[in-house]
Amino acid sequence: MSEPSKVRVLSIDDHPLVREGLAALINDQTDMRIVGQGSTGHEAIKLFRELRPDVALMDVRLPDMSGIDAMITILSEFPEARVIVVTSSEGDVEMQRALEGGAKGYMLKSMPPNEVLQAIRKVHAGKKAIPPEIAAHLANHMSDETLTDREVEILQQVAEGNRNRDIADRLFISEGTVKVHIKHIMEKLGANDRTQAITIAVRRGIIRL
Amino acid sequence: MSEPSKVRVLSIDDHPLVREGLAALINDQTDMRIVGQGSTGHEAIKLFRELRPDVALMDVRLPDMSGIDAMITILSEFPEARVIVVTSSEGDVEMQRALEGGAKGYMLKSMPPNEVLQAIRKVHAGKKAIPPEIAAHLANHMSDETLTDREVEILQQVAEGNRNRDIADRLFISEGTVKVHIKHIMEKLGANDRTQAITIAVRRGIIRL
DNA sequence: ACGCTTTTCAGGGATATCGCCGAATACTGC
DNA sequence: GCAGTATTCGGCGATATCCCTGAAAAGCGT
Repeated sequence: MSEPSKVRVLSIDDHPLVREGLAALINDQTDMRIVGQGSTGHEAIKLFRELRPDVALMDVRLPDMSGIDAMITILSEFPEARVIVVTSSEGDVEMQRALEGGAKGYMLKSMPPNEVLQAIRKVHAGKKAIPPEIAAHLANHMSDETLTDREVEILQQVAEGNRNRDIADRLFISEGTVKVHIKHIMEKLGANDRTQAITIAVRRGIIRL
Repeated sequence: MSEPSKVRVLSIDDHPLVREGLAALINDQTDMRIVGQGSTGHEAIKLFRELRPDVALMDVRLPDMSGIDAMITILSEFPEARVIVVTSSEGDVEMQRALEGGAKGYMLKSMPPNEVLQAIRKVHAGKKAIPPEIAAHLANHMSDETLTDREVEILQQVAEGNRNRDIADRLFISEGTVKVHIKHIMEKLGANDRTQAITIAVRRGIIRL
């Protein structure tokens, strides 16, 4: 026990190359090491239970579920878990959900390696690691203009090219109601028409194509 | 010279973690090694001239230009260059452009490491490395339904939420012309309306939001 | 020079969307 | 209970879009 115990890191990402990169980077450090890797949300939960890592790096996009949902599940079981959410460069909504869901850090895959390592060290030390540009983005763009579940549902239908009449039929509501929802959606997003609503929603990460 | 010369690989990707992963993976092999890394298209071209690698791994999304355009520039100077285009999971158009542009291989970041290595070896041996699912996708979905430059331009305007009238003004054409273009676009993409046209175009990688 | 594609333009009818009005039900939080 | 929000519904007028027809100029390859 004379050796200083290293920070035990769990890495979840569906891209093997990213996992390799993270593993190589982290295992090169004297103060941390990778104790487990996975590529799905269910693996993440299973591995967390088994390994109880000090820090978990969680990709947002996983084959079976959102990494954020996996994180929330883990946090409900281990409220002390320190999770850093990793993303390629998605929209604002992901950040908000991640932070509201209890992420201790938010990290971009385009960040230089030393910043990645610093983020891990900060989070392990009990601090939060949010890149300043992300924090600023959140403060500005995100207020209370979040869409309701129903509105997102409608928006998704719109993106699929359905007419209001068709959307009404599919969701078992009247066409008038669909109109009202779309009106609200456009107001909240600041869109001129339904087409721009889709564009803005995709950019913000509200819907995925 | 008794030692077998290793395959010299150049890796271009704007995500340091992916580069790290690739580097770690490749340098672990006995028959290949990383001779250079870069994160932009211009770096790619510069490094290729200097290093003349046996195989170049080129990410499609780079900060300054498309990796495919960087590849085309390189090929115009070194027609024998063997370039493998690497992507996260983009649309069909990227593949088509990559292969038409002279890529010797196409690779997904989600592929397992051994397949990545196999692809590099195949391409170095002068063969092509196209994942079967990609090849199948190309054969089906892609025939001659490519949009013209003008049509893509119009489509981009549509995505921004501009009305036909506004698009006409911006591009200095009549509204009737805009209509015709949009009609053609929807025909080619098989879309019911302009909104779905956006959705399909983004999925296929024709436009980017 | 001929054919093909692209791009340009126009008019009109059917349909869809946008914007605005008002209104009822239901659930959440205080 | 009561305020606030979400969801539901209807109608109507102005405008936009979709779809059709027909046409013509410019560029490209053969």
